[in-house]
Amino acid sequence: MSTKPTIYDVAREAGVSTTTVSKILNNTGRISDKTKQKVLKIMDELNFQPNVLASAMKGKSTYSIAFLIPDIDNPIYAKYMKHIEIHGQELGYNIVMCSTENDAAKEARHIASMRQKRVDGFIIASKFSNVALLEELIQEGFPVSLFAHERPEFSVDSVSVDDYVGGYEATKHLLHLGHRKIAVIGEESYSGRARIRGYRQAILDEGLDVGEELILYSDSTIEGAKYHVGQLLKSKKRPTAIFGYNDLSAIGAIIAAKESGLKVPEDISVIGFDNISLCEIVDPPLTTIDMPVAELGKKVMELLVGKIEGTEKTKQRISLLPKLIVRQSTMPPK
Amino acid sequence: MSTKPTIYDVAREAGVSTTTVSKILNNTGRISDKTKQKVLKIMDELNFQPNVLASAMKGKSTYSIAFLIPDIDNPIYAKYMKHIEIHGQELGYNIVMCSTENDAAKEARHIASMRQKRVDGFIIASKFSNVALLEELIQEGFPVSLFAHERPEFSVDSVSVDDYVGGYEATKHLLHLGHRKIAVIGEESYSGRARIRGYRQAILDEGLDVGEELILYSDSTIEGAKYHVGQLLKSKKRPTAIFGYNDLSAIGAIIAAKESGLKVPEDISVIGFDNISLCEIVDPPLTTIDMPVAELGKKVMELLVGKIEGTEKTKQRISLLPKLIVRQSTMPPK
DNA sequence: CTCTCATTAGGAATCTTTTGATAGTTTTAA
DNA sequence: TTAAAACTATCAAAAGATTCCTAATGAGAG
Repeated sequence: MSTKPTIYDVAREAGVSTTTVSKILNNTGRISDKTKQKVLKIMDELNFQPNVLASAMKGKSTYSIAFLIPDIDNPIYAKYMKHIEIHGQELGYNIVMCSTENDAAKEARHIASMRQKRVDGFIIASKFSNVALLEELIQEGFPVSLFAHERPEFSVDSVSVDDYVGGYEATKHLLHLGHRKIAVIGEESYSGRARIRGYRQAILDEGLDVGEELILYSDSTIEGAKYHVGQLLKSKKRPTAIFGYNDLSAIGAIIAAKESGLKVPEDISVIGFDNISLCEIVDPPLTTIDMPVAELGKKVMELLVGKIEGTEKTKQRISLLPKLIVRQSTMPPK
Repeated sequence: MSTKPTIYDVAREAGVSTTTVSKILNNTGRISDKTKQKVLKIMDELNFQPNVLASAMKGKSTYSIAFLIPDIDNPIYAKYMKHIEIHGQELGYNIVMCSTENDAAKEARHIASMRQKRVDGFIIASKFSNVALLEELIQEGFPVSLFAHERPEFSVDSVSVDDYVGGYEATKHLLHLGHRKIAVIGEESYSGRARIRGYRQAILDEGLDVGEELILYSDSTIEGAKYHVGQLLKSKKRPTAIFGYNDLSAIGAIIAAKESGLKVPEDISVIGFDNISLCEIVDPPLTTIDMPVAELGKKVMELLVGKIEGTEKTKQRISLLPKLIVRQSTMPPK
């Protein structure tokens, strides 16, 4: 027969009831070893696969998790996606990709449609504008975990890199090389602000003053950074080093420097954040702060699946420490 | 009440049967306008959302499509993903990401698990090693479309760029600049071979001979191309131009050339294929063949959804023509 | 030899929606 | 005025699993 076998077929072939088959499937109740082996054998013979839809309707898992991401075009988001998917797979969960394009309406549509499809939980990467929606989700006890950002004002799980420490380490690296005028490109987001706080603190800890005019705000694109750094380099207050709050902005800074006739790192040092694979390709290879995406992905899946399966009860804010990767875009100032 | 309202709640509130509500939901059967308005109003009041699982159990759509992709780390695959997702969203379908890592066992696991979850169809990008599985899927009438590759031996939908023409155009560009010794880096895959066929034909059409020693095979990575091109450049038969079958291998070629002390494009021209965003960032910016990913994504979703919804009956092989994008990595030979 | 208790298996309801068959009502035609 | 046709709306079964509750079986106790 061409149609998929059901629990009924298994029951009939094995000469037992569907109840028994179901119990064996779920490892619940008391079933004698003899019956169990018999049924298991039939299942194998028929190549029986339980219908996830039917079992989900009775309140069981769909083994699907929604992953909301602002824009997969940014290589760091693709990297998130990759590791989330790999670890989801390991734990038996599929990942439904939801690209929000930084659009609150799309966020809402995705959340609604994913709830309709009864996903088991949500992972929300990097940003989320629709706070009320997030609150509602948490309120209703939905398994949710933020990824690569935090919301200190909510009691919500999150897994991210310690952005403050990352910003601190990046700046310290430049300071230790001897730089004194260090510009930073930041973004108006939780992690952007945290990285800048780290930057400030590193400078203060060195007994220096923070030059507010050296703090630039941009979006997370190469173009944005290129523009803002280009403007800065035209002015008198030229820094000897630039800290891009992500690799893309650091690369934008390199391009802007080159266009201004400056050599990197001889005339100006540049450091990034994320450690995307691009870092090794650009000229010069970019010194950066490594975001341990594989570990973050593992942690977030473990945490969320723990919540889904009920083995993990307490809310957690997990923060992994980033690591400095020195390449050739930084050197002592001349 | 905290639980989601069901069709029963709507029926009770509206004083009709669930059958009526269902028919209104699906726009089937004959329902008087009065009842319809009344029920619609109640649905709105209760904020009723039908349970997709239950409706899927009765044989309706799950509005989910599985997208199988070898490795999202390659920027071109992330780009595929992005556009597939966007167009899926427009048509009301969610995309489940399945990363196969070029592993036949993972392919099989994904297919099995996605079938269990009753996805409406499959989009398989770039490669698929498990031919028997693909055949089975097609055999059973499952909506399947290949993306960015073809399987001429099967009757299966596919949407891809015309790789042959792309290879031809890339090579023609180099020939018209005056290059006579053009190396190519290919891959053992349908599109890899097609691009090389285009390369051969362009050379033959120019009345020249193809130098078999200039045809290199590599995987689709920067490192692979770097290694093979490095070897080639050490030998006597140094080409004046290289055609990388994708941008990553072209970039590998640029790196290898630089390491061999050659300047790009002065000493050696390089052209790629795909037009990933990296092309604008590398030094020099890479001349390449643009793969119209947005259009491809649109086409494949339209085609597959047509199959799912039954409005599209005939199998199709859609091929879009690629376009040459000239940047600074190519120039006439010295 | 009978009663109780543990153990194993099954009956039937349930989850939410869809659908083929059917009943009741109204309209049209004769 | 009545039979046939056309609408509307409902009943009940079905999709494939899960689960509460009950029944049957056998072992051990008195």
